[in-house]
Amino acid sequence: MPQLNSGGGDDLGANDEMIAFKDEGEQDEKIEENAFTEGDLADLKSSLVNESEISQNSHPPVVRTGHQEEQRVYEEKHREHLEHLNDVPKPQDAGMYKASTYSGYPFLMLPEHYHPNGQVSPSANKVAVVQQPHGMHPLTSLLPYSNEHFNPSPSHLTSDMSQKPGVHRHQPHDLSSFYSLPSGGVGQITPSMGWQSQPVYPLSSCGFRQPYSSSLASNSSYSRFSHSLIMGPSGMHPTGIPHPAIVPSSGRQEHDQFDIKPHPESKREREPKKPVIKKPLNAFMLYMKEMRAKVIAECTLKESAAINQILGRRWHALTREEQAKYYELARKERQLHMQLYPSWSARDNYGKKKRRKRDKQQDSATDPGFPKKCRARFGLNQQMDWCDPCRRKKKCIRYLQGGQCASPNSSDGSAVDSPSFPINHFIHPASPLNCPFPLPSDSNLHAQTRKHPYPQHSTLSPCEHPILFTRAKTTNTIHTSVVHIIKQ
DNA sequence: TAGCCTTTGAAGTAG
DNA sequence: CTACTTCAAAGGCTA
Repeated sequence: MPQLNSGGGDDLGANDEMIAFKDEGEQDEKIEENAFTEGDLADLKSSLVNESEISQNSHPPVVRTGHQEEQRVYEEKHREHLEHLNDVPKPQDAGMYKASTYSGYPFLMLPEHYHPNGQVSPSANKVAVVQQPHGMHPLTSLLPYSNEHFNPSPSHLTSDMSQKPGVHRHQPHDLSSFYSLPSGGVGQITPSMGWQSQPVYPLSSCGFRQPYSSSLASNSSYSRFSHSLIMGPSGMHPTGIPHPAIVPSSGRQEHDQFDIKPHPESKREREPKKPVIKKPLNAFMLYMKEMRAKVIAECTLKESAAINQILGRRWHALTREEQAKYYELARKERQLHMQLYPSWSARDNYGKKKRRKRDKQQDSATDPGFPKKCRARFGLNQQMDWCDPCRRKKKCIRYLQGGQCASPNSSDGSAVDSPSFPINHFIHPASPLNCPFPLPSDSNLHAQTRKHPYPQHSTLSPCEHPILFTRAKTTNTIHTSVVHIIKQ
């Protein structure tokens, strides 16, 4: 959780953080981190790791093929070109912003493993070692879409550039200007969901709050979204590179969306399937994209459910500034997505995923501490109004409880049209973060006092804090996650 | 082989 | 307006 232990470095009131993301019974996030790293991780790994997976840690050296070398040269050419066009800032010192060639992403949507012959390296989009072109933005490891959609061909780069209409709309004339991004801070970072390259992470612990490795800076920088107007049917970029937000109308995705059985080739040709436009990734998804490979490498885990739990804990362990990078990226992603697909709605994808008969809601009803209802009940998703001082969501429970907005821009009252922080990123002057006891899911956010619901803890002071907690259902021994909402 | 698991956040639906 | 659901990624697992 951000600023649980600010160390004085966070002027946003680290110690005043409203939310403490804790495991049950744990009193200190830092302690938890260490404990998790050394203890839980071992358990987790022992329970999940297949010995055969150990080989994953010893990535073979990357050997460039001739095609790869061509690709590298090609990308460098593009990069130089784009830097010239967009006046891309130079790489910064380290961390998230170390890379630079970030703008003009429609042309940067080139797979790291791109083969001029139209094939994609089997290692693409995997955790495998990838020799990264230098100077790339680290967040390109946030690969929202599989490069399996790629079928790039150099010929496409010049042949299809102008003919195909956009998926939805308008056709800008000046791509470079269209993609120019506001300068300064995170804003310099183009939403950079790259493609397949993943950083090579050292095999270490699974502890939290590890500083962004410099290795993160070695990713290529490609965006999820290419320019709207240069998108051809089925999300195909004029360069021949499919738009990352669009799932090609073939394979599993197609069947998921349309629930159809394979058609004869002739019919399929006559009636090309409508491409699926995926939702833009939120901040946490972007974070997962980037950090998944690291967790996998460190923990030798492959099971996404377990990895996501770890990532969720690390996410809460990030500082506000670290999270802000992802929120800003997500915001830009959404903005770009809206520009690319103005008529698209998340509703379009509703019902695409079929669920089993098992009624999850029934499960939640039988589990007093079930998370799902809690998440919604406490209004994490309720964005009804804007916070007066910071122009962020007024519905934020911390705001309602008298907390101070932790927005980086809130101090001067400057308006922010689009919040970089979600509504739950508010702080409170008082931060009793120690209560480890979750209330049942039916606890009322607005309750001023809650008696502790667990008799076995009766010897301890009852928690009087409205609480929001999520509980890991996984059979793996990852701690129950608890988010406290500190009342005023 | 399609869906589950698991996470957070955004956006949708229902009442 | 509130409460809740769905989807986004990922890959092993399971019915």
